Amino acid sequence: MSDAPYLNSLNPEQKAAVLQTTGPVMIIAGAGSGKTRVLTYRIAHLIATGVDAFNILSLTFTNKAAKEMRQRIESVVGTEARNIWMGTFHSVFAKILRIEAEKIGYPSNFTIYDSDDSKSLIKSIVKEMNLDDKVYKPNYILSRISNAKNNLIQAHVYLKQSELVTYDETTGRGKIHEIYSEYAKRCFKAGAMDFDDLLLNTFKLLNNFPDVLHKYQHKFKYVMVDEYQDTNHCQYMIVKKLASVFENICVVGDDAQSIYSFRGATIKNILNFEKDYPDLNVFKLEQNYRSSDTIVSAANSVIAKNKDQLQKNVWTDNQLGNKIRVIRAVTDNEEGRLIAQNIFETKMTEQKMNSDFAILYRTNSQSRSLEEALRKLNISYRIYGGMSFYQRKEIKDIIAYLRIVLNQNDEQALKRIINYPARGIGKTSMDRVTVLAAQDDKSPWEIIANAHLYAELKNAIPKFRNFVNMVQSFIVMNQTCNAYDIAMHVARSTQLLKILNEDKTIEGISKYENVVELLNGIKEFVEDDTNEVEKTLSNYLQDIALLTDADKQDDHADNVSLMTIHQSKGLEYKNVFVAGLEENLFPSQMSLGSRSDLEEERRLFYVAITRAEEDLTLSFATSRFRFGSLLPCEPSRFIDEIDNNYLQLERKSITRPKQTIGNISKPSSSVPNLRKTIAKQNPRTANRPPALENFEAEAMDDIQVNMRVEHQRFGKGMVTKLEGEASSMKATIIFEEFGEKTLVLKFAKLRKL
DNA sequence: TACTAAGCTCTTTTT
DNA sequence: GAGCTTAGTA
Repeated sequence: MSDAPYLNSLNPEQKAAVLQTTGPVMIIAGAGSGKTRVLTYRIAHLIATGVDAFNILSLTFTNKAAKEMRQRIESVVGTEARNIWMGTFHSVFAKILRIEAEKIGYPSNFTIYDSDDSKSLIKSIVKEMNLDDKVYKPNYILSRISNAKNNLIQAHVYLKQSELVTYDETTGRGKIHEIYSEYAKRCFKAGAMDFDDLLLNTFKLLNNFPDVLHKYQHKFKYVMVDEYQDTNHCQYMIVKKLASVFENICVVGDDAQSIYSFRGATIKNILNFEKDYPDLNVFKLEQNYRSSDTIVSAANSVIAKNKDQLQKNVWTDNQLGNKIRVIRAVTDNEEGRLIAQNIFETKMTEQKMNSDFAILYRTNSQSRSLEEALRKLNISYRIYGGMSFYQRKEIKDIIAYLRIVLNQNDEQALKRIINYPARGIGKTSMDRVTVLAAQDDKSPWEIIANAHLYAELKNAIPKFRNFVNMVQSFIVMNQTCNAYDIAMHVARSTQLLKILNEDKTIEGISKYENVVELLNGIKEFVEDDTNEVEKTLSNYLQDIALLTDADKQDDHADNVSLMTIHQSKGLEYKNVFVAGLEENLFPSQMSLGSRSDLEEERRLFYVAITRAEEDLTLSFATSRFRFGSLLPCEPSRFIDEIDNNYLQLERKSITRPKQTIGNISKPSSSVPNLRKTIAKQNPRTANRPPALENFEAEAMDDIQVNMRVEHQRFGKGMVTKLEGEASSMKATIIFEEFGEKTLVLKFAKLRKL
């Protein structure tokens, strides 16, 4: 009997993994070993051999990955593939929760809070509890809460976990459990779930409602999880529950690429999988089809430094290829320039497309200098991540209105728009509303909708009434309109469009364009007839709540890709640049505390270099403009960890240079407003150096200065003595006399010119 | 209450 | 650099 044609393209290990369709299966898939292929064909094979697509659940890492996989499966087995439940944990569980919401006391159109919403809620709770927001920082609190949720610890349980509470007390944050309780209560009252709630509530649902569990256990006869090394405890428990009847569970992952512990992922899930399923079938995919031998070997030499890992041997048949290049630059801007130049030249000499190149970095903020350099050489690029479209203020404002139309109890959306555009409802009134809401155990909306019942609010009654009436008119309209009509109506009748359109500053124009783009997006959603989804506002908001930048449609333009290493997971490019290989940046200074954190950074580095197929370039700068000042940098230890045989540059040339560059500070916020500042001197700042005369930044653009700091002091004094040669920073340098022969140097960024 | 400039603080990664 | 708070003015 001959195999189905799709099986012929697989190697023996891959094929074995595809054919083992029943029972517990773990596929350890090294970098570039054709994991997606296996997963795709495995599902296709299930369907081809008679399994109903409705019975398959496939959890992937991004929605985009799910979409692509679905298309590939469709090309093998046809439209049946559309019925597979496939998506990220968050999106699949959100779908389940919408169906079952009432069981756990939520409305089915619950709002999904993004992390901005969560942080801002935490912030107001901290304030209401009169706690010090320097101690109770929203980011920190949120990560504590998130961690707890990911470990299935609900607020009332947190309180009883002495370890947690004691830990909080020793760090001086003994009230965290109270904040957690209040946060959970407020989310619930707002009909809102944060990202972690999508997981936690799914667990609760399955755990507390046997009928629901039974339903989904029997629906999902086959469960598949991709990137299993990046699942957290909660996800693990859910998957385990769902698969416990049929035990047809297949997880795919690579412990060497586990890079999400900061959001609760635990490598234990993959290391201990065998214990959960004694009759487990393990398949190892070790042949790398992606990268040159040099890159594979270099990657192996790096990852070998980690202790926590499963035994495997990634190898390749591919050619030896070029050595790994190391670029050393003086500043981040020079680094960008060298990389851009390199891309430019390689494109010429090797006939490559922009899309053959990717520049990867550790933090989103690194993209700026790279972008500028690419722009100068007219190389088109695309940035993934960073400030995403949906996080922009103008977009969030519109979305907040739309959220309120569906769910008036949505506290965060309400606070955002109640006085935007200004309708005379100020801080004082809203503070009172918050207090009343807490007293009466109501949502803020319920208070303002009944403002006449509260004497404290009498001055604001007419204003509240107007607002409530407006929202109610939207609600009525929404019952008969599609998403686009209501969104357009909201944007117009709130004057938001008009206000933005009247703002003719560069930022204003771009904001207006963004809102128009959003409205067009909604229009597209409404006009899209490739699916049967009803074109309601509710469905639209559900659609976008869990979209990420990685999910965005490829625009098929020929672009160089810029993204963080985290985002690059699963992708591959012919030429990869890893920028910013500096100690404290990569590895991040926050992960130097423990061995396991440092090992995760090393895995991250491993992920970065294994994205490359042909050429890999590592770069670092000896000084970098960060947080408004120029900071000295040392090359990353990871460069040293690569076996010297694979590096093009000799080790001695990357040894640490004597640092002569120190912090160079500019007076904060003086630069963008420089011209305005000159006009009037504020008495409070009169004892500071006078503002600078008008200057021509553009004219000085090409100045190259290297500098040496001899003495400096910051803060109010701002006395800095610098001298020397120039660096290639795109900065304007202005000399100014102040007091006794003190030289003050200021940098101005040229972005706005 | 609304607006502005000045000044301070925090800088990781993402669903 | 960005986002936020504060202080001062309108």
